[in-house]
Amino acid sequence: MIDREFFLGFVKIHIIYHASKEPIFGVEIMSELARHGYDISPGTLYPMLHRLERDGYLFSNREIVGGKMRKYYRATDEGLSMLAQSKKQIMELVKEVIDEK
Amino acid sequence: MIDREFFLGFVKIHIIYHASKEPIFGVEIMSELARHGYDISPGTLYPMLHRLERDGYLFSNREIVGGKMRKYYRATDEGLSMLAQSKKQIMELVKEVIDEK
DNA sequence: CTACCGATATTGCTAACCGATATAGTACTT
DNA sequence: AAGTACTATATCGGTTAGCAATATCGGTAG
Repeated sequence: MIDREFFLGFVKIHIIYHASKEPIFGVEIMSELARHGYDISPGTLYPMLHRLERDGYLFSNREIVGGKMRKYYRATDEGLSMLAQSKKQIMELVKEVIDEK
Repeated sequence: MIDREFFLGFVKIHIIYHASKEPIFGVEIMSELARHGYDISPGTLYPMLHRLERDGYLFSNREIVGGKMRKYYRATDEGLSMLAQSKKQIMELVKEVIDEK
């Protein structure tokens, strides 16, 4: 349906954005992404979260909620500056592709 | 400088957009992309163009210009509908990440 | 103590990425 | 007509990402 190779970058930006607003965890972000039309499988999402953490954009802590373990992720400073740069690039894309000067 | 894994999708959208406006060729699109802050090497760009053609988003023809061979790419109908979908997804991203409701 | 459930993690294969390097095609020079 | 220069495209090869399917974990309730 949606060709993922175009949009996986969007997904990463969504993730960091949400993680900048509040702690997020895997299953939650999967359904959040689904609301935006992105069907991401666990085999894609979890390794992606691990990489984003490994590369310094996110950090995590484990918590027990309703008797179930969750791994909450939040954006680091590097994640926030990544997000700021993303906004610039998105606006570039909008100016070019959508505004139709 | 720019973390490519976030932006390679943007690059592909730029490419299809330009190829929908006029015929484009590799070296030209490389400098166009550089103007948007994307430094893409030939080893990334050419295989990418080949895939976009293989997958039906672009088609090409060879021409001799100023004594040099160029391979001009243009967007197919499928490329155009990809572009339309990209615009929707971009606007989603803008609403979410930038508009700060 | 075990069955269950929400949630995260891993496996194994395929495909993409990308710097470096090679190749192709034309024109100009001599 | 062979050599050189220039522009442009193409490939190589090692590394990493993507992904569906499967496995595992941690806690609670019965």
